[in-house]
Amino acid sequence: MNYPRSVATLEKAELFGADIDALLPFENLTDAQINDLLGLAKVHRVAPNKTLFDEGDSAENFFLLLDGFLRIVRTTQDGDQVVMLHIAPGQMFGIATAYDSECYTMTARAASDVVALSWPSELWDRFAEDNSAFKSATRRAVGLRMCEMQDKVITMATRKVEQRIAHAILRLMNQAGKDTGQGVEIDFPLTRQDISEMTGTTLHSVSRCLSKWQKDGIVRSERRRVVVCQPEALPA
Amino acid sequence: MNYPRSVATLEKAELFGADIDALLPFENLTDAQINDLLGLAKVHRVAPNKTLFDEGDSAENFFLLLDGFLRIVRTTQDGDQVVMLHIAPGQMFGIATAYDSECYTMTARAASDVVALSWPSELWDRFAEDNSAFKSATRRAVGLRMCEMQDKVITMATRKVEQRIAHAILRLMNQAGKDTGQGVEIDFPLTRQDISEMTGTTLHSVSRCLSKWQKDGIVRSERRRVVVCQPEALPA
DNA sequence: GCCAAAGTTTGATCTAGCGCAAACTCTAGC
DNA sequence: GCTAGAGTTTGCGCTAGATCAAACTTTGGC
Repeated sequence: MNYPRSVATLEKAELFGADIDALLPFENLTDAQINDLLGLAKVHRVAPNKTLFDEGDSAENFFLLLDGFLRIVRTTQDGDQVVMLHIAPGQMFGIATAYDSECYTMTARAASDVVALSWPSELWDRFAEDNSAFKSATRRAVGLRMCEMQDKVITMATRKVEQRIAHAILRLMNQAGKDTGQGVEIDFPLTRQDISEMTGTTLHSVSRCLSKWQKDGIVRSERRRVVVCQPEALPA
Repeated sequence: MNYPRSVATLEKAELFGADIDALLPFENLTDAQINDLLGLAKVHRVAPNKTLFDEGDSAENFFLLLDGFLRIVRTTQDGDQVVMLHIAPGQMFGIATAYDSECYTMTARAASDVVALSWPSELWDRFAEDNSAFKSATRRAVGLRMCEMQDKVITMATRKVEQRIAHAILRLMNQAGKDTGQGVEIDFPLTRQDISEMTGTTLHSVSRCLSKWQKDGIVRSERRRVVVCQPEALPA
């Protein structure tokens, strides 16, 4: 796994150079300010399928994803996993503070090798006061999250399985798509089971859909890999 | 329809006496402060099935529901209505500002006769700065809203129709239940169609469920009315 | 008091997609 | 190189629940 060098070594000035200034929460800050923030941050590296925090854990930190992808998941009483959303690099997560909540309401599990920063929740309000870009960025993050949820509810309420699967794949393609010459690949390992947990169906139905679409040349998929060739042909 | 007298006439001091001090956003304020806030507010009265705002409207105000119940609704491209949540007295709504959004993302439609207050969105940040109770109350409102959405997604993803309907009715019972000697009545008109739009099913399935439950003495329901007699017996 | 509109009930199909089962394929670890 | 485990594919039967259709009931307006 190749991290951007600057992140892997956490050289702060470089880290800034790499990506951070593009990240909404840290717009409009001077290099010195950025370095201050980074000085307060803790770096996390997480291997695939390991969790950063579990639902119910006391929300001691909030996070910014630098590299890799996360699945945000909830588990029902009887053990069903439901994938609520995915987090892409540059997005904040674990932002229970924004909800005035003591605990995380969902589990954050690495979908690939992950690098993230975290800050103690106490700093949330300070960041917001010192930097209005942070404030509006976090608001927007909350709003985006909410929209994503709404969208999920609508899709689940009104679409049938095939469309829900198409929908989920399109969303992943947009969030985590990497262009290969012959289509857009979803840039982390993704099983049929994973997709079924995103769409409230069974891995069998997902498999059948993907097979059909493959036959029609709409996607190509192998073990833990999905490439979308003709997004517009998906029945979304 | 009987409004609390104080609200109907908007006598501010009384309005305070009635309910307002119990409402999270206005905790810990002096009477004078409350009167200031009320002076800035606009009063809305809305008849059943009329909308306060539509999805896509520019979010010029945020609202506090004083009396009655609201349905928050989204409509899909092909005209399906999906009821996302209900608002009970004392709750804020139309809080696009909390999401840094220019527009309302959903439609607010009165489920019964409604009385609400509104303030211009520009005042949001001022309220938050002046009154930390307002700040945390709005955060909690956002969090609650988010949890409700999550819950809805999970229910839709993992439960079958009968359970989803039971779930929806229990939630309404808790939010809008009025105890009659012989069960808890949902305190606004509610059709089978409404329930089906909350649960992503058809009015037919809802009707069949209610009929069955009625036969078992779990609910009593008539035209636009639902009374829950044995909540614990619902298959939730 | 009558009629139209709105809401509800119930029956009779029909099918999407779940559950189950079995075979198959890839991958990693030893 | 072999094996175990993880992931995938496919077939078959079954049922929850959608869809279609029709009758029925309540309500409000004139």
